[in-house]
Amino acid sequence: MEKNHTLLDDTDFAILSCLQKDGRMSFTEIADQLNVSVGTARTRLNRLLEEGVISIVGRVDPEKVGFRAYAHIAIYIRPATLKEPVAQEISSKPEVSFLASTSGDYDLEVDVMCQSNNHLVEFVNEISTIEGVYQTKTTLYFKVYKYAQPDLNLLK
Amino acid sequence: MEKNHTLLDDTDFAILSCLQKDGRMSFTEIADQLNVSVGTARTRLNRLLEEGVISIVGRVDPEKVGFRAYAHIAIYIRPATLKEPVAQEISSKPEVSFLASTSGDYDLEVDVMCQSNNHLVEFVNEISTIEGVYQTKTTLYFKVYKYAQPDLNLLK
DNA sequence: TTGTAACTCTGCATATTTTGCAGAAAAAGG
DNA sequence: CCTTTTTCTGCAAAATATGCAGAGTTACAA
Repeated sequence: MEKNHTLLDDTDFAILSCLQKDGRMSFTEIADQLNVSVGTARTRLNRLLEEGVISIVGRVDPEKVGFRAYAHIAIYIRPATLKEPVAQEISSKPEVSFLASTSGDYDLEVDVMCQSNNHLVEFVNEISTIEGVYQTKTTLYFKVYKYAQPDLNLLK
Repeated sequence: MEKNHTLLDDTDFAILSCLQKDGRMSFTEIADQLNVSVGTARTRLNRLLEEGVISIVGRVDPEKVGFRAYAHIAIYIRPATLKEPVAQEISSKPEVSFLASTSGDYDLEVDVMCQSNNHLVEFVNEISTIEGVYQTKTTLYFKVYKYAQPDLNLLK
């Protein structure tokens, strides 16, 4: 029998919500807030983690940790058939924090964190040598106003 | 005497690195991996959290949780003096997961998560009515290849 | 060099949390 | 109505976190 892997109930959402606020919140505290037993909180959370609905990660502040060049690179691919291999190649680079294909003018959009402008220039050069990369356009992020989790209340 | 809030040593980096892999790793396990006492691991990590060098958050998978429209909106502001108030206004919206000003053609770049294309259209309309928002350009993220933390080894 | 003040680290006892498990309750399916 | 499966609960044992006091370290000035 197939198990349902997609439907989340109110308890699940409440757990996710707790963890968005504090990823280290204990099972005990989650259980208290939701008025369920510790075992329930644990089972639910472990399932959510296992299914990849949520992942709990330490997110460093790029500035404070020493990344002085946070930038966005838009990439044109020609011929278009090379998109997948190029995406794989770029995905493997440690500087890359985000990579997606879009509906826009460019084929791939990348966010990168580099130590310095020099490092960023080197990285863009590196990208440019990948077969299929036809053109790139780099934009620096000057000031980050918000970096948050989506509000789950929007889904109710 | 001012306290140093910026310099991180190897132990700090090692702790950050552990937490990038698993945000719920216990003090005990971190201490074991670094060959320091539990107290040290705890003191260090608490300081890093307090100073905002790292924050531990549950990151939900937008798809799995019900956000079917993940998009990017580039925004032109006229007159330019309205940039700050517009940024504040946009920042307060729950759909917004990322907001930054850039060196590029547009003044602000926003990432948003919406339940549906309808919801996204409504959101863009909402943004367009803000005073100072002159033009917007929306791009859908089709496929996300990578969503990761920056590799701290780059800083060594 | 020596002394002092400010941190940081360690280890231990206590409090809290997690884990594993077995049985109760609830839901699903004949 | 009775199985079967799943989920929940509570308990005891194991693991972990916390508070604290004392031992090192470091920085700095006399």
